[in-house]
Amino acid sequence: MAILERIHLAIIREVEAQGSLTAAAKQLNLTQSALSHAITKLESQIGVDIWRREGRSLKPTQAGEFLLSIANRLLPQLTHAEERLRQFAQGERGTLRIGMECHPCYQWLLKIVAPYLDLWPKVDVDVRQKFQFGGIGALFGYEIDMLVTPDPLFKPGLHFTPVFDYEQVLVVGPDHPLRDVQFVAPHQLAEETLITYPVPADRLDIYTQFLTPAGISPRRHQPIETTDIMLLMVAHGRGVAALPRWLVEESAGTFNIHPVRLGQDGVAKQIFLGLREADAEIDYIRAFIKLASTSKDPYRILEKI
Amino acid sequence: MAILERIHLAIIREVEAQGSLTAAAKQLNLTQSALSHAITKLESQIGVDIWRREGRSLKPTQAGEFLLSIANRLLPQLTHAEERLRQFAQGERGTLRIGMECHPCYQWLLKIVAPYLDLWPKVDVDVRQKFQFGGIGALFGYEIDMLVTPDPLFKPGLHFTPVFDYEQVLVVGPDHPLRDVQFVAPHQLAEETLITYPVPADRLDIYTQFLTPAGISPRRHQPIETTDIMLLMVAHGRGVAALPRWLVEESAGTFNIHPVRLGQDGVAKQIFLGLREADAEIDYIRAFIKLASTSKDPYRILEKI
DNA sequence: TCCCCACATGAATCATATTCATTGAATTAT
DNA sequence: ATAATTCAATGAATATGATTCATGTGGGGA
Repeated sequence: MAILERIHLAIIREVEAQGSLTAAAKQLNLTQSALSHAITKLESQIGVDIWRREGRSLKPTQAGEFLLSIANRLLPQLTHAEERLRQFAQGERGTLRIGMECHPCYQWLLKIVAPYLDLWPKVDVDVRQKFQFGGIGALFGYEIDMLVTPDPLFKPGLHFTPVFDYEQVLVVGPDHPLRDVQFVAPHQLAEETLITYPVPADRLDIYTQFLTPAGISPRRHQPIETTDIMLLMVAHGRGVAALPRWLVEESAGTFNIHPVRLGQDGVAKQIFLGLREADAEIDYIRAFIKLASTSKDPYRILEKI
Repeated sequence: MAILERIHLAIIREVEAQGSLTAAAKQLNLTQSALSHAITKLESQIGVDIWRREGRSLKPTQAGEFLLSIANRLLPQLTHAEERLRQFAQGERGTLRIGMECHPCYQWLLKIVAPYLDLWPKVDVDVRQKFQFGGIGALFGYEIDMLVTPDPLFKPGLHFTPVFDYEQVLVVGPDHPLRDVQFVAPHQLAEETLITYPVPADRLDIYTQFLTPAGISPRRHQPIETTDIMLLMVAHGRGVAALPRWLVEESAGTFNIHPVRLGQDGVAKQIFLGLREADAEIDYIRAFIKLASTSKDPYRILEKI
């Protein structure tokens, strides 16, 4: 009845990675013959070829492509399950895999994780930043257990909790004309170089909440990967950036940078912690959320003017 | 290296379903002994017990619960993969599993599926309505391939296409005082019995787009499962309901019911077809969307007043 | 054209999953 | 209480089938 076994998925995956059956066999600690037999049997049982044998090269057939996608989806979940079981055996509770969809939150996260690791010595923490299908997909796909995001999604199956509020501000260098103004208006950025993380404009609050509503675009838009380089560029007058106020104030010692309010009322932001509803009762996950929530105060909340 | 096999997951799942090892073994066409050996070996390899043996009854341990959740998640995907492979073998293309998050859309869907089945004889269609983690979760979890919903979600990994627009109207019986008014105002429903599908109020447009903004609640709220009974109740003066105008007009021959516009401008609605981005290129899926989109016209679009 | 490399194949072997037979323990009936 | 019954565990025997070894075939590069 059941014909598709783990080994088949592993073979299909490894063949794709190695490009040949022989190489895949070696990688899986099998002989070439064993692998060949296994695949032959599988192909005869399902009644379809998995690869098109074009001379010596192997191209996956439609069924092969399909199996490959299954393998890539299910095998990681199986190996992760085994890891967790091994952790259970050693008295550990598990690994909390945290996904980040908010670049500057990394600093904040570190401040939560540090005490958490002490409070929960039996729980490991892992932080990931890249997801093939976005943070939500990673949650649903069991790639991560928790998601740090400015962008909650109130849907069945998921649960989001706000964990901290902050003000998004413009960051300018020491010689910048806007350095000492009370607040900046959108049109004042029309001739600026705007430095942002390399994500689409509709995921950047400076656009969605400030520039776009006013119909303004900056003169130039410069994507930068890391926060430090971004701040360095700003400090040296190469442009302006939009970042959390607390980050700017913390970095003010290292870089010569200055925060400026965006608009008269400022841009208020909230960061959420998302998780699968099924996990909501797990003690070490609840504890993390609680810890993250009670840490609201360390950072300056946007005061209402 | 790899210890967790499909058989183990199947056993864990079946033991939960049957309540005893012996019964589970019978179900899986194994002897009790074989199953016992398999589990003993697995437990020794992972180093944790899977059940707490309290006398003769079995309670899953923490690890057991964990494995059970893995089994419930992964086994259906494996069996579905095998089904698809079998379909490949028979020259079929696959099964399009459509999820519905929109009760009255069922009628509309039938009108799309009927010609689709003729156009794509090698593709089967399956329609599902219950999802443990909501429609989005079902898409991400590969329980369905397409989602019919009024509630799109523009996130990486998913793709939503609007497929038809319609007007949501109030349905009243033949003797109802509101039967012949031009349109109804929220406060006019304050003394009514409102019949809806059994879903939370925040998922019902009559609340979110009409009653709640005006701060009105109906006198009574009556949940009903099926559209036919709902219409029957309305026709016999037991209450009013909110449904698509096209549905009301189609059913007007069978039931003595009448549509009334909700508010001066009416309540406009859109239905979306959602799918995984990874599937967006599959020909028979594209074809379905195209077919669904070109069918926009059959139903009366909400005219702007 | 020759050689090498990659895959396929059949028979032999080996591993291990499954069964059979039996025991002990827990539950139910008498 | 005690017997009968049900269920799970265990060890040895067996059978299944996965893996290896030895060998063959064919394509592509020198």
